[in-house]
Amino acid sequence: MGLRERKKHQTRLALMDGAFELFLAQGYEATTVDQIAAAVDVSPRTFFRYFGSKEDLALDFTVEYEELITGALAARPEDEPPLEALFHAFREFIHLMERNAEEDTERFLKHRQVIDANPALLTTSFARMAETEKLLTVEMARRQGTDPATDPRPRLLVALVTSAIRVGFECSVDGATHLRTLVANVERTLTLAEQALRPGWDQLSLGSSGQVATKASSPG
Amino acid sequence: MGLRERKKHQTRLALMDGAFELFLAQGYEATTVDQIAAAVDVSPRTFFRYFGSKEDLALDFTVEYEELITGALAARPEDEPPLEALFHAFREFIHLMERNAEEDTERFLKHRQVIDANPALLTTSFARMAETEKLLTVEMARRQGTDPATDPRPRLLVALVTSAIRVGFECSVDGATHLRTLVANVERTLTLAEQALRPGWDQLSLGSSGQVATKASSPG
DNA sequence: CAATTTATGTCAGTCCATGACAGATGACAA
DNA sequence: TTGTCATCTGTCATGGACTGACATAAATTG
Repeated sequence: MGLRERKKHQTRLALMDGAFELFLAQGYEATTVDQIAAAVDVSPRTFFRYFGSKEDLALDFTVEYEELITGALAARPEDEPPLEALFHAFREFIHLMERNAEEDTERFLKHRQVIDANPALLTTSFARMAETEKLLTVEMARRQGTDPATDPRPRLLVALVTSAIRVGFECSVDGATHLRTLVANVERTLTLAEQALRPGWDQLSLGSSGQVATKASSPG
Repeated sequence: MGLRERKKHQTRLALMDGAFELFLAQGYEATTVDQIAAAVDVSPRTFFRYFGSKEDLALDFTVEYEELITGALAARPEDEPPLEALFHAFREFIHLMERNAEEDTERFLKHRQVIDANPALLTTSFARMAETEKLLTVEMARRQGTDPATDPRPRLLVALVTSAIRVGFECSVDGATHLRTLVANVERTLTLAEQALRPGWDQLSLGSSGQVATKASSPG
């Protein structure tokens, strides 16, 4: 890796660290991009060359998460029942996240504190999950042997399990700043969701097809 | 109702109509607040006295939806099983929405077209649903006789059903601009979710309590 | 009509974000 | 080492979303 790339990487990290330092001290909203740039001795314009927006910086970790979760699902054995594969994948994701966080506890804690102080960020991060859910839906549809464009069931399955994760994270705001608590809460809601779902529903053995009306198929 | 209030109401409607007209013609992003204000012959400053933001205007209907859905749940009979009440409430909500839309088809269609052209708005509207979900959770917890602060099950139940609705709406973007199709799609996913959930899970008869670790209860 | 309340317009200013251009700096070959 | 090239960076200018402060105009009330 050349000097240039090293410097870039360095600047990127400095921006994140500087930003979270300020977020922590004065809050997310109250911190301006100019302040962050100044703290790292970089022009405000450069900030936007590294991050598309202030929010992008704050939620940077989500793109890493997307890779972790889609990768985890893709790695599940082919012969595993789809729903089981999905739950396993999410569990593995949590533990991958846990290991990452342990390697870098300091950043993890700062991150959590900022989100704790501004839960809207968490909400937004899950809204951004939409893209990830699409990827997961495609893979689930493949495993279920159905077409995600006309059959909403894989999409629904992904949405149901994802919302369980979401609840787990939300439960961990306001007080539960610690990694273990977070992981425990997410695992908890995941298990509850597993119990709440009817086993074998992912097998698509139900009589009715999942066809959904669209403009093309039902102009009514 | 005095003249003053009538004028205010009138201005509000004019702003919405003017805005959606422009959104439809040039897109949501491409339309500036100044343009909207100019179209209604009002100062841009006044726009922000009626709507907190451009997004607030575009998603104004969501607050009405919140009232519809929470009201529908509150109106369900006390002796109905909680989960059943929740599903019924959502079905009623859909049909209330349907009736409202039929009364004012023109606005409804414009609205749909704008959201169709800008799915980010739809995503945001669901992100805003978070507040509604909280209200629903409180009511569900009451019906289940449990404490929403420590027991994640009511929260999870609400999240699961809500995500089914979300999928229904999402299926209706890109093509399904018609009211009937939308309603049919949402009903469809709602029914699928009903089938996917294990009956009686809402009765809380499971052995394990739903206790979630918090900083207080598990300083881990 | 007079006094009070409230909505609106104007103005100035902050913040987020982006395009254009020029200068600095690392990469790389001769 | 040196010169070329690609790329990163700072500076400047701009636009759009939003807000606070203050004056004005309009409606309400008596």
